[in-house]
Amino acid sequence: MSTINDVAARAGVSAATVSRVINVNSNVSPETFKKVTKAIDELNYRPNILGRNLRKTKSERILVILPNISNPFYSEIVKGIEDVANQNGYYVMLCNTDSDLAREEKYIKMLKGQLADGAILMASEMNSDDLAELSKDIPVVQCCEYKEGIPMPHVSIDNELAAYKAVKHLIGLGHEKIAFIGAKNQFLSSSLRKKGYIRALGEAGINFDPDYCDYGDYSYKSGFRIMKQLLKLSQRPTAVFCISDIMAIGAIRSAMEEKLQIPEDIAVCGFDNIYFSKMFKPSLTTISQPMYDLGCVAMDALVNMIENGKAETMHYFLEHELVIRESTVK
Amino acid sequence: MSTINDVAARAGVSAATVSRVINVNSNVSPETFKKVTKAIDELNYRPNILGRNLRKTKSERILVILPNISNPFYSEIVKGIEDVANQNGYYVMLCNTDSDLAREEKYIKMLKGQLADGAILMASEMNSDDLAELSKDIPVVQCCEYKEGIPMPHVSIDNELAAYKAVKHLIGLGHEKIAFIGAKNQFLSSSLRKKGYIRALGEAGINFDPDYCDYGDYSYKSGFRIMKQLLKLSQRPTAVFCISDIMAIGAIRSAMEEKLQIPEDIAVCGFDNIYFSKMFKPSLTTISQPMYDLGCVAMDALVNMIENGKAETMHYFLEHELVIRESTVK
DNA sequence: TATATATATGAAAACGATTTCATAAATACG
DNA sequence: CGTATTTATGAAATCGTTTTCATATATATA
Repeated sequence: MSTINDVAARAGVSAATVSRVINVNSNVSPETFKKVTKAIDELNYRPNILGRNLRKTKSERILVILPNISNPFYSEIVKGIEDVANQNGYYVMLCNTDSDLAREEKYIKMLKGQLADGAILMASEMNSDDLAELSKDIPVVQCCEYKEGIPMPHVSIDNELAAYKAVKHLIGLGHEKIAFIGAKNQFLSSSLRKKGYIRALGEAGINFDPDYCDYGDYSYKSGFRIMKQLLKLSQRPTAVFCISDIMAIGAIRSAMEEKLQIPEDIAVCGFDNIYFSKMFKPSLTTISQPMYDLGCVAMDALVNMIENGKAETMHYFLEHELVIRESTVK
Repeated sequence: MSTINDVAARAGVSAATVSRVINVNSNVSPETFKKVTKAIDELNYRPNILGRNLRKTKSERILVILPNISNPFYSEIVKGIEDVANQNGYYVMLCNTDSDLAREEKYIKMLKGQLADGAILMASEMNSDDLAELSKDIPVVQCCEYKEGIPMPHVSIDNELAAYKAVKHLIGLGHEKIAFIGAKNQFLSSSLRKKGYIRALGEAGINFDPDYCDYGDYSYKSGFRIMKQLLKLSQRPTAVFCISDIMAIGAIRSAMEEKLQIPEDIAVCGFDNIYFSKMFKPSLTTISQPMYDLGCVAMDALVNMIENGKAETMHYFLEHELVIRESTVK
């Protein structure tokens, strides 16, 4: 591959002038411009990004850290990130952690050595102190999951309100025995969604029953398993609110296996509105998260931090929506 | 951020020695080693990747070009790519093209400027000539979709055989009126799968009926729409083979809307075995592609090309499997 | 003991661009 | 017409590493 100096030599100018032509900068005479572009074409020259990056001490990349790219929820967000990154001249690097802190930290370390100009964290395994520390060195935005009380912006929805709305919808349908399939982990969304569930129950004068509360790991299998247990209760619930679509689908298949009709015998509501939710039979009532937009806004915020050195605001809350489908209403 | 020179100064050694310590190279005395690591810790120094990359003229990255990361088929492959890339010290950059050639070519151009050390192409929109040209400059591997007759390795399954097996399965169940929902595009897999369909029919002495053949775009909607039309035929098919799971699911929902029972009234077979296929009700009979492994093998091949300058072989065919589920067998 | 080799280190070059600074030529201004 | 400004260009510095080459010291070998 030819370098800027090869081009300069062939065009009979200096490397500086070639650089000016490449970067459509300033004050290049038309003849020189022509000579240089001709040389560039003849040599099929492409500016070397490694050289450029070093000189500018800018990587022109951003890093996306997430648990699992094959989770449709995250991959849709990544699409939003990628589009906005592109519009702003950034490339996207991917770090799939499999929720392994060590793997995440390996990347974080490299980040400090300018692996990327900034990062978007989804469901990070790091603790608040480390995140706060990181935010001093590198522009970072939290997307969906986030830690509170640290100087790091986040983009998410109002999880408590969303869960509240979902459960209120079930109550509005006449349900009183409403179970909850959540998750026990460090993520704020898990506790907020439970909080919303409890608030809706409380408001309707329904007692919170711990027997109706169980915890999975967002997987199909865990939804399946927990539903089986709920169905064994002497007072079987008539509705279930799950904090993820995948668990909801697992729960539905579980109930179907027991020859129960959805929603007649038991109504199920999910959370996320992944692509598959509307295809599923019965199609899934769920909280729609604006995944693509979450990605876009997170990336927008990150560009802002990178280029202006500071965040415009710490809290971005995007709108969610209750999407009512066959799994709760015939 | 401190540089290698800061560390050198603090440790009272030269930058070269610090570099030796960082790279666990050779011949550093224990005392020096200690001094340097101490200075590194005190300054919280991380080697700058931009400097390192330039000096080595190696980006230590690979680029993955694909139509759509939120397609569960591709995202699972990316996971395989990422894991193997990591094991070999490469970072993964993502290019989501939305099947837009211009977007793809923008990245390809940068590739020539060392944006990455190599690339994996999935369902590229480029023509054979351009791909052949590209393969002269950059190590590139085609994954799943590929062009034949160019000096660029590919990793895929035997699409013709897979389709043949799927259709043979339907024939084995007694079906004779078997429709085909394919795709009309430049991709080899589309024509190969159709070829397999025709071969299975021919072998069973079933006439190929063009009325039973229609083409979608891999989407849920297209599967849905085409099934509607197939059901309007005076001689309605009793089985349908779809070249993607998503279209198969669309087709099933379409038939369900017409009050047909799956598989009693009409059996449906998909292709890919995406994550959702087993969750769907009825669970989907399909050809299982080893998506994760396809990614792993593609990345393995790419590492080989990058580091040894040549491909070991041009053709990698991985095993597929017919997975029989509820959508064809009660 | 004299020489050959191994070990440990530093100075300087190199990777390939961009950018600063200097300067010459061209143009504008009074 | 003389000076000030703008335009166009090149030389050299710079970004932060790694690596080559040179060299001094320590160790091994004969």
